[in-house]
Amino acid sequence: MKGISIKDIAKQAGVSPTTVSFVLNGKAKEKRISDQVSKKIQKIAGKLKYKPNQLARGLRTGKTKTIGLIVEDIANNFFATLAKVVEDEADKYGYKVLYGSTEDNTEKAKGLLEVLKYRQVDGYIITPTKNLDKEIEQLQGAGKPIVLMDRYFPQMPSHYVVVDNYKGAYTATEHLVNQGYSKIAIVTTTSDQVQMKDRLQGYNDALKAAGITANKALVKKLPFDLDREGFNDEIKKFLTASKGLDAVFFATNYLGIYGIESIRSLGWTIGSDIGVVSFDDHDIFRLHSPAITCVAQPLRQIGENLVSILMKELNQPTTDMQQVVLPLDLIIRPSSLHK
Amino acid sequence: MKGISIKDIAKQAGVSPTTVSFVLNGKAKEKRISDQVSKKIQKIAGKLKYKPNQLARGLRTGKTKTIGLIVEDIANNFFATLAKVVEDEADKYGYKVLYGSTEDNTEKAKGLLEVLKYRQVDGYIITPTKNLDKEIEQLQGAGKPIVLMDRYFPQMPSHYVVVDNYKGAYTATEHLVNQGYSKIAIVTTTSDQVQMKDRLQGYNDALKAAGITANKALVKKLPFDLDREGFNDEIKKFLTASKGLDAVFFATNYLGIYGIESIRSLGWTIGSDIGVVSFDDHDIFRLHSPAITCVAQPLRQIGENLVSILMKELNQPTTDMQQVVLPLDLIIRPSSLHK
DNA sequence: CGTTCGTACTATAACGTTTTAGCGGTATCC
DNA sequence: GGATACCGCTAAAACGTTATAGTACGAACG
Repeated sequence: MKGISIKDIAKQAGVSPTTVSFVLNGKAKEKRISDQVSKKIQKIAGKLKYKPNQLARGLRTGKTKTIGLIVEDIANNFFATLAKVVEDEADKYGYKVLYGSTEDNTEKAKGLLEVLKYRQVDGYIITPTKNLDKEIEQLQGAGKPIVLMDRYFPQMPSHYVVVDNYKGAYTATEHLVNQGYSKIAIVTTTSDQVQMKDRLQGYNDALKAAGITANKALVKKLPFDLDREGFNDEIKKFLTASKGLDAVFFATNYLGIYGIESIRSLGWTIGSDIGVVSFDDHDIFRLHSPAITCVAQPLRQIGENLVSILMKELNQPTTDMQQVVLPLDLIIRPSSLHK
Repeated sequence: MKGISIKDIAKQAGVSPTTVSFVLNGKAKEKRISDQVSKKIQKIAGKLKYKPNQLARGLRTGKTKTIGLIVEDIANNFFATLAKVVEDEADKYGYKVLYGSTEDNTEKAKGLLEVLKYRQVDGYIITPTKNLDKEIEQLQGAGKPIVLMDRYFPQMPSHYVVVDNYKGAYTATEHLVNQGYSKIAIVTTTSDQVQMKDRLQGYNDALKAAGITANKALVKKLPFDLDREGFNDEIKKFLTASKGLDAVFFATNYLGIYGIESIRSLGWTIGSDIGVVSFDDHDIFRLHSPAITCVAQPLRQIGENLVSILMKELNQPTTDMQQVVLPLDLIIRPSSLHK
C-alpha cells in the first residue's frame, strides 16, 4: 500500500518528476513551466490526492516541519493547556509537535534534546531545567531556533516568553498584606532558577515595602521529586511549626493544590484561619470552597508568542533575541479575604 | 553543522558504509563481519557520537519510530495524564509521540489522520470521533496498526483498550441507591458512541434493578461544544426543573466539574441537598469539600496496555484483535453519603 | 548563416540510510 | 582438477524529494 509519489504524477502527466516538483512547490512561474502543463499537473495531483512524503522532503531539505516541545510535565494542567495552544498555533503553520516531559530532571532533559535533535526537529520550545544552558547554547550554535518558556538563563542570550513573576508575586503578597494578614509564609521549590527566584524576591520585597521584616522561618522550599504524601507531610509540618502564621503564598499550582489538601487535613479554615494565594490558576482554585485567590498566567498568549517567535526565527533568523515578559492577573477570591 | 553520517565512520574505519550499517544494526554476526572490524567500527561510532538519521532510515525502511496519538483534548486532565503515560511507555521502545486533539470533531480528526499518515507514523492510538470508522478501516487496510481507546466501533473489528463503562455506571448508580437517594438523574453527552451508551445503560439498569422506574426527564444530554457558561446554564436549568431530584450522576469528568460549579452556584449543599457522583477521578474531586465520589479510570494501566498492544502489532502483526476492558474503581467520598 | 538568446522543460546528483546481489579468495569435496 | 562452499566484505540500487546544471528547439540578431 505505497503512497502516491511525484513519479506517479509525472508518469500520468507525461512530464519529468522535476517539473512536477516545481509546479507543486509553486515555482511554476519562476521555472517557466507553461500554464497548460502546470494546470494538468495540479489536476492530476489533486485527483490522486498526492501528499508529499515528509521524510524524503526532510532528508533533502533538512526541514521536517516538526517542532520539539519540552515541558516539565505534560500531565500538569499548566503545561497540558499550553501544549494544546502550541498544537493549535503550530498547526496554522503546517507544523507538528513532538513533546517530552523532563520531570525537572536535567538528565532526562538532555536525553530529550538528543532524541529531538537526531529526529531533526526544526525548532524547539523548551522549559529548561537547571544546567541545561550548555546544551541549549550548542543547539543555538548549530543554527536551531529555540524559544525558552516559563524561565530562562539570565546570563545566556536567548529568545524567551515568560511572565512577570516578580510583579506577580509582589502583587499577590501585597494583596495579602492589604487584607490584614501579617505573618505571611511562602512555600516554593528548591529550584534556584530565575522564575522561582523572582517569585521569592517579589514576595520579600512586598513584605519589606509593607514594613514587615523578613523571617527566614516563613520560607519553605520543597524539592520537585516528592510524592503526594511527601508534599503533604512537609507542608503540614511547616505550617504547624510556624507560630502565628496567618497566610501563605504557594509559588506554583501544584504546591497550591497540595497546600490546600494539607491545610484541610489540618482542619484549618481557609480564609479565616489562614489566607491562601497560589501561583497559576486551575479549575480547582475556582471551584474550591472557599475559592482560591491566584496569580493567573495568560496561557493562550504565552503559547501564541512562543510559536510566533519560533516561526519568525525559522523563516528568517535574526541575531537579536526576542524576549517577551507577559503581565499576570491577580484573581481575587475568598481564600484571601476573611482576616 | 551537519551530523555524523555512516560515511564518516566508514571513512575513518577504512571500510564501506555497508559494513558500518551491518555492524551498527547488530548484524555483524549474521553478515560475518570479523570481530576486529566490528569492534573498530563500534569504537569510532561511539567516539563520534553517531546517531542515525531517522529521516533517511525512515525513508529507506518505511519505519519512523513514531506513533500518532489522537485524543479528544490534550488539555483535559484525563487525556493529558494518559499522554504522559503513553510518552513514557513509548520511550521504552524508542518511539516518539506526535499528538493531536480532535475536539470531538470528526472533520478535525480526519485532518489529523491525514497529517499523521503522510508523516508516516508507524502506528496510531486513537480516541475516535463519531463516523471515523471508515477512515480507520482504510488505515487498517493499509497495514497500519491502530489501537482505539476510550471507545470503539462495535460493528468494526479493531484493537482497543477501554474500561467497563457499563459496570462503572451501574456500580455508581447502585451506590447512590444504597445510600438512600431515589430520584437520581444523569447528565451525559449527546454522543451516541459506545462508551456513553454503556454508561447510560448501566445507569438505567441499576435503577431498574432497584425497582426504580425510568424517567426520561431525569436524563440530560449536552453537546460537546458548549462553553463554560453554556454548560453551567444548561445544568442549572436541568437540575432546577426536576422536582424532587436528590442525586445526580455526571457521566464525564468535565461534566462533573461543571456540575459541581452549577450546584454550588445554586446554593445547594452537595451530599445532603443532592448526592453527586462523577465519572473519572480528578484532583478537584479529591479536594472538593465535600470530596466527590467518582468512578476512577486506571490511567496507567490503560496507557500501558495501549502501547504494549501497539508495539506487539508493530513487531508481529496478527489477525486477531486484542480487546482489553479494564475494571473501574468506585471511589466513595462524602458527596454521596449524606442522604 | 553562424551566433546568441529565450523558452520550456529534463537528467542527474544528492540527502543518509538499508538491502540485495555479488566478488575475489581460500578451503573442501569427490 | 573442476565444482562447490564458505569467508569477509563491498558496489550499487533504492526510498521520494529538491536543486543544479543543462538540453533541444526555435527565434532574433548582426
